[in-house]
Parts: sequence; C-alpha cells; structure tokens
Amino acid sequence: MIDPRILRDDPDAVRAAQRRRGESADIVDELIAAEQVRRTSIASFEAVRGEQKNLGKLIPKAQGEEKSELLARTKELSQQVKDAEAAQAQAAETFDRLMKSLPNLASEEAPEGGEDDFVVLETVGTPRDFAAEGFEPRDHLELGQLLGAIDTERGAKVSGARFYFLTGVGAQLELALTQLAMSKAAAWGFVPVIPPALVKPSAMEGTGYLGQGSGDDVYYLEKDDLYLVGTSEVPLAAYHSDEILEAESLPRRYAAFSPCYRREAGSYGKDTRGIFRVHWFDKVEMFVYTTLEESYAEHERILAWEKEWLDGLELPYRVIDVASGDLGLSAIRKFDCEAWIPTQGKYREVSSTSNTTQFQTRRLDIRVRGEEGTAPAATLNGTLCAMTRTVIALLENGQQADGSVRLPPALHPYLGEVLRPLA
RNA sequence: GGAGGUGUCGCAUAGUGGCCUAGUGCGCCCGCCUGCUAAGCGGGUUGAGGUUUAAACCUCUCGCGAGUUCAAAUCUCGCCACCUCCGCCA
Repeated sequence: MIDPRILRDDPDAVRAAQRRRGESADIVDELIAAEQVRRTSIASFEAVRGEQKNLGKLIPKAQGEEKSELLARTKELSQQVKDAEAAQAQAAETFDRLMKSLPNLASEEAPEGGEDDFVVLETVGTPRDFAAEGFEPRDHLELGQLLGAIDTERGAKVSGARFYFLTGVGAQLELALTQLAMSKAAAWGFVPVIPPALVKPSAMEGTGYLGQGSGDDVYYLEKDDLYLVGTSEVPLAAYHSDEILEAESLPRRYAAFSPCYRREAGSYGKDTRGIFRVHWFDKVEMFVYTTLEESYAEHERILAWEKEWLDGLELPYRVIDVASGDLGLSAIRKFDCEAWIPTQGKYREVSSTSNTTQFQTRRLDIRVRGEEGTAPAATLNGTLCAMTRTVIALLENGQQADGSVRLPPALHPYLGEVLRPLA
C-alpha cells in the first residue's frame, strides 16, 4: 500500500507510475473519489457521535420530565450514530480495498517495459567453452542421476510432477550450501532464523502475495485457513507486524532457511525437465527492516552480498535491472542475478532482490519510532541461496567429461573437491 | 481433542453500567533543587484518524469482532492468544 497522502498531493505521480508498469491509471480517479467519500463520512459520524456523548453525560443528572425528554432524543440519536458508523466503516473499507489493489510506485530508475525489457547491469565470469574442451555437457538431471544426487522419477511417483528427491551427494550438497549460506549471513550481521512455512491469510495478504491473480500460485489449506509460503519473505515480513521498532534498532537484518512452495499455475510445459521449476524447494533468504531513506542504499548492499555469494561459488552470472512492468505488486525496483546454465545456453535466475519500501509495512502495520514520531518502516528482501537452482548451476558448470563435478573451494570442507559418478 | 482459568497505557496493577476525560506505582523524558550521585519537588509520557494557515479542538483505541443499552473496560455471544490439568505425540 502506498502513502495515501501522495494521492491527494501528487496524483500525477501515481498515474505516471501506473503507466510505467504498463497498467491503467483509471484507478487513481476511483481512489480520489473513494477518499473523498471516506473523509466526509468520518466527519458525519464524528459529529453525531460527539452529540450523543454530550447528551449522554446529562442523563444521570437529569430528573423527571427533563430526563425522559433526553432519553427520547438520545434514543433517536443512537440509531443515527449506528447508521453513520456503518457508512463510515463501509467507506473506509472501499477505500482500503482499492488502495490494496494498487501496486507500489515503480521507481523511475527501473527500465521501462515488460519482461524482456530488463537491462543487463553487469556480467561476471566467463561461461566455459565445452566444445574447446572436447565434450558435450550433460544437463543437471543426467549429471544428478549419474551422481545419485537427484531422483525425479520417484519424486513424481510419490508426490507428482515437479517434485524430486535429493539423495546421497545431492542431499549433502543442499545441507552444505545451507550451512555455508547461513554462516556467511550471520557473519554479515544477519540474525539466523528458521520460520514457520505455514502462515495466516493476514501474513500472505500483507506481503502482497494474494493480489492480482498471484493468489493462484499459492498453496492453501482450506481446513485450517493457512497458506504454504512461497518464500520466507512472508513470515519474516509478518514477524514484526503490529509492532513499533525503535529507529536505533535499525537496520534489522534476518536470514531465514525455509521450504518454499509454489503451485506454478500457468507454467505448464515450461522448464519441465529436472528440478529447475518445482513445486517445492528450500531457500536461504535475506530480509531487512530499515527506514525509507536508507532502503535504497540497503538494496545495493543486498545485491552486493548476493554477488559475493555467487563469486564464492565461482559461477558465471550476470545482474539484471528488472523492467517496471515485471516488478510484481510490492517492489519499486528489483535486481536479479542469473547464473549461466550451459545446456540451456542462457543465464537463468538464481536470486532476486526487491526494495518493497513501505508497501508491506503499511499493510502489516510496522512502524519506526524516530525523532519526529512514527513512520512506516521499509522492508527489502533478497535471495541468498535457492537450493535447487544453485545445485543445477554447480553441477552443470563444474562438470567434467567423465560425469564427475568439480566443486568450488568454498564447498571443499563439506564435500571434498570432486563429486564422482556412482560405480 | 476434552476441562478450567487469564487477557487494562513500555512493565506491574486498580477499575462489575454514567463521577473513566482509564487511577496508582515503576520505568522513561523535561524542568526545579542540589559540591557530585542518589533522594525530593513540579510537569509530561499508547497509537491511529478527522477539521484547521495555525493554535487548538474532536473521534476512535482496555486481545479481536458482533450484540444488549440513551450510555460498555464493565453485561451477552463468537473468535484469537496465553496459562494449568487430562489425552495424544516428536
């Protein structure tokens, strides 16, 4: 949710931001009208309510005829108060619903356009030339099967399409990555967290994951009215909901390890091989609470940490500045890191960091107490390590002609230098 | 899953229908006093929203939501959280 004052003071800025996202600006006029109704209905309610309170004070002191006259008048007022309150509540709800459907104001610095209009900010490392090395690279699934690391057939048997088992060195690799990522994050000043992966609707709604059709991509347990989170951003954002944080305590940085569940509705037929696009994976996620003013610099810092992580894994990657039409509801700007996937001949997303400014904190009621009163906090999120895609990148980029896989030095303490095919 | 209990301002507590504009203590902030510190004295101290140039005023907020009533922290119902016991389990 954006600052309602911007609507009043500078509606053109909101219209411009909508256009940058490639969306209609009509909602701005609807919002302005709804706010007007909201304010006048508040004024009417307060007027009758005030009168009711004043008359009510006279009743215990009044006697006889004066008293019964007062009672008659207040009885009439009572109904008016109820009606005015209901009207006020309805106007507030209408305004609130519209406000919540409005996406965050896309940054003017984000490239304009849709999914394909991203800007490449940087390319790090060089993809290997397998032709020069004299062999055809195997894809991650073939390698995973040779190593006894990935079992998608049994994943499908037990849970269905887009599920998998990690076995042997596959399981060990995920545990090693988890341990490495969590200890790196702790060294950078993040508080390690293991959050619940099931959350109430308010948490899901507050982070913006139920809006604009994205609700279809979320698993929901009807019996219990709980959602399975698609990222630990959700429980981490809701962690401080309904709280006021002291300005001196910021930034608060959290790194969470959690499973992530995604229905992948609307991606039928896309990335169906292996474990690239799955219904469940585990992830270490960074999440920061700070002030709006600090959020822009923090976004750069999170990106820097993501790069440091990929550098440590010695993966070739590039960084893109996601276009305004592809930001999702909550972000004003988003940077993705994409690792090179040799058998696809492309860079593919392995991490993503968003500045969601005050969009989530207004919904979740998270404020900062500073010198000049309270203001909504700002939140940011960024992937440190999404397990399945990182496993894919490590296997494919580290492979050798015999199907063995060389690991980066950072992982040697956990798994040795080379993963070897089963005999 | 069953039975019982609790939920008031940062913390602790008072409050069983109108004198609650929620009192008191602690903590915290400002001032006075004071060789220093402590004590003492005076004032302030939930948050949100509305009217307004401003000062100021008003409304809402006693876990959340409905209801009863002219009037609800207080009475009724539903929900949530926590505590104790039983059952089950890791």
